[in-house]
Amino acid sequence: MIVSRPPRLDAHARLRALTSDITDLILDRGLLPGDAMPTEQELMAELGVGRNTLREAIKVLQALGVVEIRHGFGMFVAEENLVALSDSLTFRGQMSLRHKGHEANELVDVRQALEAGLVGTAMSAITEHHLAELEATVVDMERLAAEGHSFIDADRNFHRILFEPLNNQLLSNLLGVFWDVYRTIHQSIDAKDSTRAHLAETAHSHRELFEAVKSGDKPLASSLLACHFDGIRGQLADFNAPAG
Amino acid sequence: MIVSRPPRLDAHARLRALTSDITDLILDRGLLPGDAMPTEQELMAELGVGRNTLREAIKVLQALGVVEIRHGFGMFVAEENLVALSDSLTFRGQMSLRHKGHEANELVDVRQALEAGLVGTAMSAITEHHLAELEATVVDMERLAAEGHSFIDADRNFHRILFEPLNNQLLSNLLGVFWDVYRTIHQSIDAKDSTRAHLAETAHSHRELFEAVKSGDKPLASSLLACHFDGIRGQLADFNAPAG
DNA sequence: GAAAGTCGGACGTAGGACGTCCTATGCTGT
DNA sequence: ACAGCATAGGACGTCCTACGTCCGACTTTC
Repeated sequence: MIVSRPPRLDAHARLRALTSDITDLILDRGLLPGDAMPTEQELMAELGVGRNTLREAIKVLQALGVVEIRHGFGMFVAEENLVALSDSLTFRGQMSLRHKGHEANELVDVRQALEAGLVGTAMSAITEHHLAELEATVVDMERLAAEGHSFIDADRNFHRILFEPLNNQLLSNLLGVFWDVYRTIHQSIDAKDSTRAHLAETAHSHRELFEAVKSGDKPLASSLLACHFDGIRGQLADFNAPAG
Repeated sequence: MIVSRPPRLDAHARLRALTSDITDLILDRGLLPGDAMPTEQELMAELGVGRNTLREAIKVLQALGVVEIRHGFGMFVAEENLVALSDSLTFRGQMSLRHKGHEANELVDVRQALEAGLVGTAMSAITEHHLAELEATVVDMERLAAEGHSFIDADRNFHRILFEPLNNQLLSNLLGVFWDVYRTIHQSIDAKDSTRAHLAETAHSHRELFEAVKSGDKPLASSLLACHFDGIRGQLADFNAPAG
């Protein structure tokens, strides 16, 4: 099936049409994540383009998380991921930090809306197993805080486990991306929050939140989460206006 | 500034390092959206890679919405956009529709959490101007519904205007992306909701929501939004199990 | 039968050549 | 002097060839 594209398109539209042809090919053939894709040679013949053009399109799809390339072996349909969003947001966040930094605040606002808005639903579906895992991360935090160590991973795990009961891959991925982007942005400003007092405070706020979740107090959990993010916003404000 | 990369990296990591070098170059030079980037030749020399490799990296950045390429003129830092997320999610959505379609439900869940969770804050910042625009879109819907026409654009505008007062670019972009992806997915299933009765019902629910927003009743607005999305979920369920 | 070596296929990188497109410059005509 | 057009140059777009690198599978060997 040689497709013939009208040559009267600007380059951007042509590349987009090519990537679209490839994704259509995946969909039409019913390929599932993990399945092998045609080789470069086959795609060149089917799509009627040169190797460079084809490779540029494929690299785009790789960046978008659509295909996975294994050097020396072949190309495959990728598992679901939000690599594209993460890379894009990370760049935008870093860029805005060098100028104003309001985009970091936007990120926190969206996280707050998602987490505070969904924690109630998540609590309705939470299991004893999740609660045990949550408490384990809290204990980790408290121990690390007492030793004066930061606990990035434990913090992330806490929020990940909290929303796992919803069984919503998109939401989990989104929150994970936001977390990573926020951490990247945060790391590039300063680690001034690594004081032992601040660590203890953060650990304690997570302990409070855990207790609220355990007791099933949805409004309290939601408001505690909101406070948590208000605190994060405060740190950002300190960075943007350290003199004031 | 010739960077020397250790050759002991797999191809994927190498491409990633290259795109990272380019974004770092943008950040280090303080380039702003709209600013011109170095030419391919200059980047080849600075980064020490061949033209093909460089172009593949740049195409990735173009797909990620980092750079904008103007054929025959040059490359520029792109304005903020979430093209990457939109393309990625659209593909995933289409793919899941051909098999189970649960990802469309996840999309609706996230939209519901964001919109229902943030409508209260948005109402606190809403202005008379926004209210007038909102009512205009509602009137549009009612007119189009009476004529038996669908009103995709009016529907989208309503939700866009509703959250404009928050002045959160990331949120607006996310909601816009979700809307586009949902519309794409929805179009590929059927247009069975274009009956005049269903159109009138949709228009009416937007009218109710508008009245709640106008009167400042935040809990009512939030619950109306939640109901709105429950209805959408119902349509998806009908598609996935039309026999039951 | 298992381990090592070999082979072929597939992706990765480089460079050149030519086409296409856009901008800017300078010319022309009024 | 200004408007419009024609041209030249630069920059990206596409294709081709060649070679490097990596991986899996097959063959050989013990």
